[in-house]
Amino acid sequence: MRLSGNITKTIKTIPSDEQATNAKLLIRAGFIHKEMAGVYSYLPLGLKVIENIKQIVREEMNALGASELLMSSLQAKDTWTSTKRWDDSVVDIWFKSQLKNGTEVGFAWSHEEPLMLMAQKLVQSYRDLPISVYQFQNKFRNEIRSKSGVMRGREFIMKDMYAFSRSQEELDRFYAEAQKAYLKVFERIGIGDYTFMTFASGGAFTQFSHEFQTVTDTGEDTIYIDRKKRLAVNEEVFNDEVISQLGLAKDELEKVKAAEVGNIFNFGSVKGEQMGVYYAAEDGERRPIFLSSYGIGISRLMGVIAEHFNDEHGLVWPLPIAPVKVYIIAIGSRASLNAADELYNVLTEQGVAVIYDDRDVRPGEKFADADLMGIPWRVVVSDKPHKDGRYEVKARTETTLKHMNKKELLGLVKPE
RNA sequence: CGGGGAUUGGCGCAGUUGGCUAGCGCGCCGCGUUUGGGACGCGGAGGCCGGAGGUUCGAGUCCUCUAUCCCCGACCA
Repeated sequence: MRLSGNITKTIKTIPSDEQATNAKLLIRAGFIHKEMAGVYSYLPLGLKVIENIKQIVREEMNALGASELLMSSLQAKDTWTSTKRWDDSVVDIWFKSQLKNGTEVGFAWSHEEPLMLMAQKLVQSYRDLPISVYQFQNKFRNEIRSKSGVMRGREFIMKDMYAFSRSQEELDRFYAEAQKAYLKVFERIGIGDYTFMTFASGGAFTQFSHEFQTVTDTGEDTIYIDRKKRLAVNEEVFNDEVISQLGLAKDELEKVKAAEVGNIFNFGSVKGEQMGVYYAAEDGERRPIFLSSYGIGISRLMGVIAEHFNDEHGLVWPLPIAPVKVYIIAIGSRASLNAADELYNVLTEQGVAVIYDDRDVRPGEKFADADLMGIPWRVVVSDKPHKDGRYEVKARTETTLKHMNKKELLGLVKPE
C-alpha cells in the first residue's frame, strides 16, 4: 500500500470522546472510525488486522474439520420462541425491528437457535455426524452501556463455531480438541503468554463453561490465574470447593483483571431436545443432537491487543497480525526514491505486505507514523546507508538499527 | 438504568459579572525556504457555538426541555 493513496491520516491529538487506550490509539493511527457509542467502522489498516486475526482463526478451525459458512444478520422471531429466548425479559440485549407487514425480526446477537433449525433440515442421520461449522459474523447486542472502545461494542465481529455431536462422549472429544485449537489461536496471534483458559459459569447446562481470558487492566472480568498450570478461575465461580475440585491451590492463584476473548459452551442434548433437533442413530433410535458452541471476539481481540501492546509512540502489533510487515521510508535524493520504489515492488511481488510512505513530508513525520501504526519492521532507504546496496532496518520493538542488503531483508520479512 | 462530567470549524481547546465582527493551536489550501524524529515564514479557506423553546435592548454565556458522548456503578445465557 502506498501511503499517498490511503484514505486515513494519523492525528496527533487524542479524540476527547475516547478514554480507552485501544480506541485512542486505533483512532489516532487511522485503524477505526467511530460511528456512535459502541459502533466502529474498520478502515483499511484496521481491516487488515481484523483479516489477519480471522485468517489465523480460520486455519485453526479448519484444522478441527469445521467448515466456514455465513449466516444472516436478520433473524425470525419464531426461531427463538421454542427456547424462550425471544423475550426481552430473558435476553435483554436484543435489537429488534419489524417487516413492513408488522412481522417481528431480530438482529443477530447469537446464532445458536438459527443454526439448530438449519441442522434440523440438513442433519438426519448418524451418518451426517459429527459435523461442525463456523462463521465470522457481525453480532448486535443492545448493551445498556458500551465501553472501552472496541472491547465492548453494540455491533462487533465474532467468530462462532457450532459442533453437532451424536453423544456426550463425542462432544467432549471435540470440546477438548477445540480447547487446544483455541490456545493455539491465541498463541499464534501473539497473546498466548497472557491468555488463560478459565473456568466460568456454565449456566443452565453444565457446571462450567470455559472462557479464554487475556490479562489486561482494561478487562471487565476478575479472574484467578495459576501461571504454572496455565489455568484460571473466574471470580463468578471462585470458591474453595471449586478450587479443590480443579486441583488448584489457593495460595498459588493470582487475582488479575482480564478480558474475555473467547468462550466455549457445552450444551449437551438440551438444545436438541428443546428445539426438537434429532437424528436417527445406528440402532434406528431417534436421539437429540448434542451441541457445543465456540466463540471468539474478533474485534475485541484487536482491542485487547492494542491495549496490551503499545508504548509512548503508539501501537506495537505482534508480527502475525500486523496490518503490514514492513514500513518503507524514502529519504533524500531522487536515487533514494527510485531505490525505495524498487524495494516496494520487490517486496510486494514477494508477497510481503508493506506500506510505502511515499508522501512528500519530512522524515520525522514518517518515523512518527511508522511508530504510531505499530508496523513491525521499518526500512529506511536513504542516500547514506543505501550507497552500498544496504537498507537500514529497525524493529518496532527495538531501538537498534541494522543494515542489510536486499537478500538479508527478504529473509527477515518474507513469509515462510 | 442510577450517579458524575462534557458538547464552540476536520481534531484538541479558550471565551471574564450576558455586550460590539466568536478566538488560539493542530490539520487543510497557496507561495517560498527547508528535509534523519511530527520544520518555518507569509497569505488564505473553514464555525447560525449539539437541537428546540424561553428570559433580555442584546445569549457561546442565564433558565427549561431534549439529543449525543465519556467515566463510575448496576447489568453482561
